[in-house]
Amino acid sequence: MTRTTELGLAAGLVRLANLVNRVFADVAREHGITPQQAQLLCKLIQGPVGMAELGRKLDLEKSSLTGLVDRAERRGLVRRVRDRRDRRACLIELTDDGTRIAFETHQVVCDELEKAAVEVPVADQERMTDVIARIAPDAPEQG
Amino acid sequence: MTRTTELGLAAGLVRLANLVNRVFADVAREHGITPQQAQLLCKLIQGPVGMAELGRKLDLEKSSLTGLVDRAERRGLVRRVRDRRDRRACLIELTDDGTRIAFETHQVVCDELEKAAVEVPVADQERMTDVIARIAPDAPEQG
DNA sequence: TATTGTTATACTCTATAACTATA
DNA sequence: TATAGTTATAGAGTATAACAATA
Repeated sequence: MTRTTELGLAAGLVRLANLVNRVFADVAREHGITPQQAQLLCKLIQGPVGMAELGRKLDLEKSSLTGLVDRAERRGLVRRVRDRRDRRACLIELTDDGTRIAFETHQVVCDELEKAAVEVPVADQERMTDVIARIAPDAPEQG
Repeated sequence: MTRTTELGLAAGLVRLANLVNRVFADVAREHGITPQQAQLLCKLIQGPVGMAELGRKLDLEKSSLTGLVDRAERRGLVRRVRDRRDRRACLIELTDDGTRIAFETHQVVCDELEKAAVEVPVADQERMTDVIARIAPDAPEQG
């Protein structure tokens, strides 16, 4: 009996979030970037994204994102390219260096999290994944 | 079929963490404090804690914690008290204001998270909580 | 010597408000 | 008018290194 009944669902979710945050911070640090930069890179893996949509994905004010992208650009992780269909807008895309770090970060984060769950039966893992899909809505993509 | 099979466990955990982070940020903002201050207050609900242990609980360098506590103290949320058994150490404890905000924050965060899971059958919630208890180790208490 | 905590310093992150340019 | 993004500013968060005091 490992007194699991004393942990509520909400408390468990908070604990889980702390674990994920810690893993993200550790992995980012190993790559010499900040957790926020790691989050940014991961959002760009599927292709260039405009500032507005990126702000929604990362839940950041546009000016906060400007700074985050500025610093990431200065480090050679991303670059701004013009959006041909809207001359106000720009698209943020990964550089080669950014792409490499993005994939490695994503991979290691997933590895670490799955390692943490290695003792959980696969059936339970799948059930949990299904439940998560219902609890946590997909990140806002198109606003 | 809501294409749940395309979501891996790790990706789900990250998504879940984002949800929790967002809830924490929203609730903190409603109380006029930062997410980090909210986290700090929640760690003090069970009683005064020394800086070293608090640093382990929050996964922060001691100097970072000094600043966090400084600002929380300036806002009247916590106070430093001397540790009678160790003259190097101090204990951080909640003020009345801090206690009120800590409980409200904790309550609202739990409410919001449980609301997000309201459509999940209770049996699945309990199963998930058990799985979480195995995945996410308890926060380091005694270091 | 090790531990507890602070200070000094340098960045990074974030929001609000005001702004420019384009739609 | 509305939207995309930047700039200016201020405050908060964080780490590293060096330090003081106590164990």
